[in-house]
Amino acid sequence: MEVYPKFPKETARDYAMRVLKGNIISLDLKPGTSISENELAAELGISRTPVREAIIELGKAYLIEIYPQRGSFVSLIDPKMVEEARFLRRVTDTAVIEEACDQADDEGIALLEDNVSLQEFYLSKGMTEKIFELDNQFHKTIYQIAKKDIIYEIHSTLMIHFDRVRTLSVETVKDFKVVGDHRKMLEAIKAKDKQTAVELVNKHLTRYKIDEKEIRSQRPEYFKA
Amino acid sequence: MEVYPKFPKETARDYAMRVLKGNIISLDLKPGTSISENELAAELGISRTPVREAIIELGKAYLIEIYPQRGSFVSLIDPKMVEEARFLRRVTDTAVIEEACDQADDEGIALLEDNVSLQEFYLSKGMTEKIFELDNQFHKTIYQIAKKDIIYEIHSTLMIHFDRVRTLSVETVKDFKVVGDHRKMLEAIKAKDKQTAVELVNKHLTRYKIDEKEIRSQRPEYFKA
DNA sequence: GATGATACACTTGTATACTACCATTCCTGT
DNA sequence: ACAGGAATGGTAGTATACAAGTGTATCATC
Repeated sequence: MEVYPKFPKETARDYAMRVLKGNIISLDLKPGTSISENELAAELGISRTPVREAIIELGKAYLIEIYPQRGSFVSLIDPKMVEEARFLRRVTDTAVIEEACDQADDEGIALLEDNVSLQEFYLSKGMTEKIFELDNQFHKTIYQIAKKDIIYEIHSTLMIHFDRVRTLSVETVKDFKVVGDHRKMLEAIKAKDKQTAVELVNKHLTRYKIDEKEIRSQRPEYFKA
Repeated sequence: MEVYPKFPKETARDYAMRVLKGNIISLDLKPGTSISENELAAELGISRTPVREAIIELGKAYLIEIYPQRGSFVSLIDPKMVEEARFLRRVTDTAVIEEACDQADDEGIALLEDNVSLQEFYLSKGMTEKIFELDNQFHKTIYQIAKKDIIYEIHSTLMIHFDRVRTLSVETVKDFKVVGDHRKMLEAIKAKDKQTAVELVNKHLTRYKIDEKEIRSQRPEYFKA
């Protein structure tokens, strides 16, 4: 597991949360790995209490399975969880992008424009590892434009189920398509073209479904059933 | 605040969570009330740790506002939160009921049938206070039929923002309409009539919007802005 | 050797002690 | 009378200690 440095004024709980989330998404903490509260506390140089609070929160999102008096484990990739996350994301993303078409102002569009331009830049330079974070930020900005930022936040932890599958998908070809999708979405929002925007979101999210089967055959030990 | 008895094998954390949620929904804990970790721990006969864990979880859902080193308070009813909750519920409920139309089997329909029959019974007897819980159970069952029970669970805490407004709405006339809506939804699911089902969900949820203005004028001290 | 009991090391759940910080109050000096 | 500051009480954040339970490994017994 990779231990990031702790920010000065960051609470120990937020710190533990940040490290755990990051390592679960990056798969440095592989599905099935055991997580010891004591051990993690020692590694991070904090006490059990904040570590425990972080683990509980991730347990609520089914990212860590907590068995009392036995141990806690990074959850295996559960197709049902991935499917629910994908379903939820498709449903809310489409509804939110419609709202964004109505409510987008110059400031919001400028934020999206900057983001997509950066994605295109990194893509042209072959620095595809930078795109993951920009991808998330792009969608977050759309939620903010639609004044639905709480919903984004509530869903973000659940979407880690989805993000793990994304991390495993190594096809760089896809980055090209993803960035292209984002550009088209931005243009649809500019034009307030709801119908096109919704179609783009749906197409965008189906890209990942195909990969899942490939990944599953390559890494069956990461999957639940 | 009303202190329920603790179940035998229930963990202290789950117990604290149950009591807090219940009292926030019922408004026995009024918006703006201060919550002391020490005081609550003493009232429930448990220690600060599990109480604290429950408060943190409700803080994540913006139902309790935590100001470090100052205190924690039951959040005021925030129209933005209520709106986001309503939006999320409308969007997911419509998508889920479509799935339910596809996937409903005899067993699921029987569960819904029993539930609605009970609602109609309590309504005819004027026992409208029983309908609140059945209402929630009805929608939960639809999510289960659509195999989206995790989504229901993830959203349930956020929906308390919505539930508080429901608790304040005293118009019993509405119960009549709500139960009627449920009956019609059930029939639509039986007939696999997605379009009608979606229309019903949308109409169903707009009922609450009207009340909010009335309640706000009657209880301005409960509202945020 | 196979089997069962028991001690042990480990886990999470809970309780308690301590720390840093904030807001108020009340006392002191001007 | 008023302003400033120290003392005080209370809060959430963190650390540590203890309790209750689980799985394993060891050892005695058959």
